[in-house]
Amino acid sequence: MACQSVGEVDGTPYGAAGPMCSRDVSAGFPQPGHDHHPCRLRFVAGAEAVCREKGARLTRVRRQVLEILAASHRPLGAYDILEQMVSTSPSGRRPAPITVYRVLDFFQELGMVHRLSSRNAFFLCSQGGHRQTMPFWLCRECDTVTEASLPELEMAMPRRAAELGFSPISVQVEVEGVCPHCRARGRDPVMVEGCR
Amino acid sequence: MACQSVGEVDGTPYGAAGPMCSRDVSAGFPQPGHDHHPCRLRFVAGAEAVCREKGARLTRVRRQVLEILAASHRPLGAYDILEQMVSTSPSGRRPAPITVYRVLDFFQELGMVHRLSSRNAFFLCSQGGHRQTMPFWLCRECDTVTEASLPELEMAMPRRAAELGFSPISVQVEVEGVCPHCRARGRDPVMVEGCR
DNA sequence: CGTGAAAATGTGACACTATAACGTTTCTCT
DNA sequence: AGAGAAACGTTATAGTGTCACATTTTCACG
Repeated sequence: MACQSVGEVDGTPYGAAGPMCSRDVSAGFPQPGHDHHPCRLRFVAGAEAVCREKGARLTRVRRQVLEILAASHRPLGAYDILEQMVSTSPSGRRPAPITVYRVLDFFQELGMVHRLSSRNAFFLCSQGGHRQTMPFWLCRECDTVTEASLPELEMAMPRRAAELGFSPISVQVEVEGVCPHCRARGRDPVMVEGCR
Repeated sequence: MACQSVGEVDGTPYGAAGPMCSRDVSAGFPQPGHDHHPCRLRFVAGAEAVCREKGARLTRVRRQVLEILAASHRPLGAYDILEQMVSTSPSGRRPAPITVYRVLDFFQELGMVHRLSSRNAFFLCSQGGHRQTMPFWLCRECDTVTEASLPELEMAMPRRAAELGFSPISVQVEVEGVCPHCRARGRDPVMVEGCR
């Protein structure tokens, strides 16, 4: 499965799943004002592909959560998602928190959703579902989160683990800082419409 | 300040702060049945040194939390600490949660306590107070947590960040797996007395 | 079809984690 | 000693996550 870095701007992680955001992307960080529609389509199409491939059921609730996550480049808390389920749903019904967590667990097990543990927040994998070591780059200003590989880490980790006699099962790397767009804006902490 | 890897068994992170656990340590992972007393002394002495050096006040409550953390190689939740404060304290008084969190914040700002965000748990820095990138290695079986550097990561991170146009402010690396001692025990999930 | 097992979701309660706001005590410095 | 700052106490509450069990939906198989 294609799991290359988002940093590879012209890569096609999901195959030809739809128009890419190439023009709007700077090394994986979405432009604040970019047209999010293509990203969204790509996210959803990719998720559908993963489900199909793995024989997992993309139910109504799951699709709803998927759409909500796909509509954002920011990690969302479980209760944020819940609120959006209320306002999005035609019936306006409020699911119980456990429902959201169950859906998130489901997607996490498929590698389609990642949890940002420093923030108790979740975001959609932009690469089509993977579980390997892939650092998360989180902008402190606009809260955008991006995945971008760190090849040296992948090389060094097994060696260092062997040195320590440690058997790694999972690795989580969270880098917090300021993304290129916010840097360009002089690190102004003011939120920009659409930079979400 | 000395901030070398725990993996350097013969290093003296806290200067000559007390007897080391060298004989009991395997590449930084404390032996399940090891005599914890020296570790404890070293932890506390080191923390005292940091406070002295930075002019921070080591009050009664803070010392109490420090002692509790120093008595363990496992990360503790804030409420675990709270419970131990109740049972440890002569008066048996129960502080409010906020008290524990305040103390933890205090120590974290000095780099003396780290937070394991994947577990909402805290542990004492074994190196004398630092704030830089230092992976946490967490054993899934015995819950022991250890810090051990990953030099390649420190080298590669700035370069990769520059590539991405990202300005990193903090990096958190959490490696979960099985420590050498638990591996030797055949990954037996049974807790061993003293391996805490 | 239909039916039975498994998967998914609903429901209500509750445990765990963390912080806000404000009052009181303790410490430090002059 | 007294003023100001830091630390801590007190009460309340916000935010995050799970348990246990009931009900509904889905799917494979006869």
